[in-house]
Amino acid sequence: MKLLAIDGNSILNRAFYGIRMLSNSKGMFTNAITGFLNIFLKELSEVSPDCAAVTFDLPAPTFRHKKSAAYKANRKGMPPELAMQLPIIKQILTAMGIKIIECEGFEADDILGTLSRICTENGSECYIVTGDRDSLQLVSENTTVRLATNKGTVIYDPAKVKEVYGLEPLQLIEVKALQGDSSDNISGVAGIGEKTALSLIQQFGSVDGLYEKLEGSALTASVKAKLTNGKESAYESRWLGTIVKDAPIPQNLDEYAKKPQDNAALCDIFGELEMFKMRERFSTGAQGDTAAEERVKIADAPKYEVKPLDGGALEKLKNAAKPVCFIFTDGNLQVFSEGVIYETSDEKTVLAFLESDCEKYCFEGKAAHKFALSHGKEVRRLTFACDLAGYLLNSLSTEYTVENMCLKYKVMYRSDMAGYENISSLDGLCSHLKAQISGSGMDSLFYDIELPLCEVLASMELAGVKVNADGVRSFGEGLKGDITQLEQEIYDIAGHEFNISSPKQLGVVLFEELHLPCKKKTKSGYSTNAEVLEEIADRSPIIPKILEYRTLTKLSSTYVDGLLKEIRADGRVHSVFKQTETRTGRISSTEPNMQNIPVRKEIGRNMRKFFVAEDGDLLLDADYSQIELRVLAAVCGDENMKKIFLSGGDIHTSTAAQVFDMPEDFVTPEMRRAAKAVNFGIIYGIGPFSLSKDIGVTVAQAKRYIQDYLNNFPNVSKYMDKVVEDAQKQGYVTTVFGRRRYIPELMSSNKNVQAFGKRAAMNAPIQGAAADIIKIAMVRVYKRLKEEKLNAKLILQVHDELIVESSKEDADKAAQVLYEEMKKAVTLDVPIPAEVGTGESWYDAKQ
DNA sequence: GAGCTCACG
DNA sequence: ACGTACGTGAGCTCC
Repeated sequence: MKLLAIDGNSILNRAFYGIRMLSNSKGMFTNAITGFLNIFLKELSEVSPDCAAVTFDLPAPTFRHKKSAAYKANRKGMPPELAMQLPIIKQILTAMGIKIIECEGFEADDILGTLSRICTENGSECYIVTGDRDSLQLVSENTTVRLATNKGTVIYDPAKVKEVYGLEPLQLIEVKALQGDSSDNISGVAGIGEKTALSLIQQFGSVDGLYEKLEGSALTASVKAKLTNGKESAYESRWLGTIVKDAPIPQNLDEYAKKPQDNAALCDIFGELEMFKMRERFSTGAQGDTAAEERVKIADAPKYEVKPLDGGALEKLKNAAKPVCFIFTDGNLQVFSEGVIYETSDEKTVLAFLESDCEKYCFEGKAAHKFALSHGKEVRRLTFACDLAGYLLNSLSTEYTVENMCLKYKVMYRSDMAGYENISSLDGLCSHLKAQISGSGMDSLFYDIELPLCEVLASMELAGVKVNADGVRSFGEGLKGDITQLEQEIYDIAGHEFNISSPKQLGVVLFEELHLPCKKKTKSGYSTNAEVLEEIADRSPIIPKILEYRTLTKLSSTYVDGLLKEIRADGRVHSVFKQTETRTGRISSTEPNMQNIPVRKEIGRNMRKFFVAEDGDLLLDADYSQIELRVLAAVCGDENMKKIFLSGGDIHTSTAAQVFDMPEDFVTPEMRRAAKAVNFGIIYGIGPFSLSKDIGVTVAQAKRYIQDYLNNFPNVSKYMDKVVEDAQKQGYVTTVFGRRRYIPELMSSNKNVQAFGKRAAMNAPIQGAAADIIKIAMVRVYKRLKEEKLNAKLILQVHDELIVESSKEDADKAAQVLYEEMKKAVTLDVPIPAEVGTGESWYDAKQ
């Protein structure tokens, strides 16, 4: 038999401090649960035990067992974020059928020790999983400790203990007797630390042996004195440090056999926690039946009929009393209406349905729009999309699938309908989400912005952007030549070849071999990022070469090679625009990401020469200037700040003039730079340290700048305070258009996490409102280009910038549409002008 | 798959 | 004493 014995508290602690804060939408923290289960599941699969037990310390110790009291006395209480996860992990383990052992008066080590003794006695193997090295004394022929460390699991059998400590496992008790352990209130011998204790035991074998031979030994007088003084304590510590093996727990291994798993309960728990990935891992296990299947009360659910979608059915749908639900994926259409599921993948029928008169709800709309648009048609009367609703209700989730949302919103999920689970669950989900959207005051955001935007994004994806592939390739050739040469030069200076792209190897070369000063460290070694390297750029000619190497390889691999892979047969890239991805309401772009094409440095900016208009056409590029600052001025209503935007002129110069209290003519470039940095910083929830780093002044000076800034724009200061306060009260912040972002970090007791929550709270209403505004502009531009029958199409959005591809004839009109619709997308207290440029490439169009 | 680095707004 | 600005996506190394 094999027993897996887990030190629950130890692993939970490691998981909690090792994984960044995670939480569900209700503020329930889940990081320790996630980390614990990751470790537990991994150990289960690697060890394949016959039985398993997880030990937990009881919160209120008694004095029945002396050691326990001493041990507890020095432990700090758990932070509430961790404490709230403890009962949940116990529920999960219980549902998994895993034995939990909690034994009053005995700590985890003692229970683990007892389990290992039980295994020894009946010839079984014992595998102990813990993060605590104390358990290593339990290692024996039949007991293995699987120590959880920062670098993964390290397996300790007797040979490994010997290798690491040069001792038998039991001798570790002797070491501890001398060394002590402050966390367990074991005093050891005063003045003897880890190194000395270890070498003494390696030399003398045991505490007894040591004291026997102490007189005649060659130890220094000082060590001898310490040992003599601490003799009593050493023996007491040895007793305290010896793990006991007689805790009153079930002595028969059969008691720890794994019981059947309660899939229904697990499914509910993970649903409540919004841990969908984890739920997946459990439901697709070897159990055969999925958890979801058990969960549904099939008896209460109506049976649905499945029919092909044909002409007759289409007629029926047109006259349906209620909106019909549909899901369209991979060319396959499923429609649900009045107890019947209709299905087809016939293109003509799909099109006929999409452009039919009946009111429709969908799971997600972009695929349907793309299908219709690609056939020159439009989807008619699509009035609800469930993924967009789920996103607006909580943008922190990762996947807005029908199944996830049904669980989250407690809507029945029809898992009995093999192949039709989603469509048969959709209609309940839609009505629930619809009500939630209205109840949350997000009707306008949903119906006027997100829903229509879906078609715009579909159209943009379909259109794509033309790429001059030959141009990109030859640009890449040039880069590769330069890279090879740089490589050689770097190797020459280093004296040998190495992988320059490996931060680890680079760190060794720079900071150990070349002895350059190391300014910063990361978790796993030396930090070698550009900021750090620039500080030491004049110390060695290798540094500028490495920086250039980084720039060029980035261009070559991400932008040249990466882009070439994405060019389709039509000579264009068709990026995917994701509408439910970001926490703030922005859209994101992938395959390729068209929102981070280089522009700041000239060498990279050249890439934009290869994004071109179709032959004979033009690209129009329109961007808002300082939209986020303008939004800030408008929403906080600061008169001083509004004045700056109303008077036109250079915003950063004006800000500098205000803050430094002088006419604009006297503002130096240095002052403008500082003002600009503060302007940006304010939007991100600034701190003096980062500002000082950004503009190269002392922290005190940076603090001064921020203070002066806030004094000059008092409403900014008030607004930021109020936003954070609201977030703390309500749990979320909103944009002026009602878009929400929940900030569970504010409930953390960890100061860093809380500080992050505050910054996120201050930033979200600004970044989010800017996202709302350009989305409105996109919908209007799309609509007008279509209505005015211009030969022009929106093809890209880069957060505050829109790109249109237009025929030369219509370019002026299209530019006018862009300019107008962006400017009047919303009416704020400050203008939001847009600047439009034109050219045959993106490089030329962006002014 | 995580961590580091770096491209953008 | 510590960590240190918001929001993204992609490629590379190394476990």
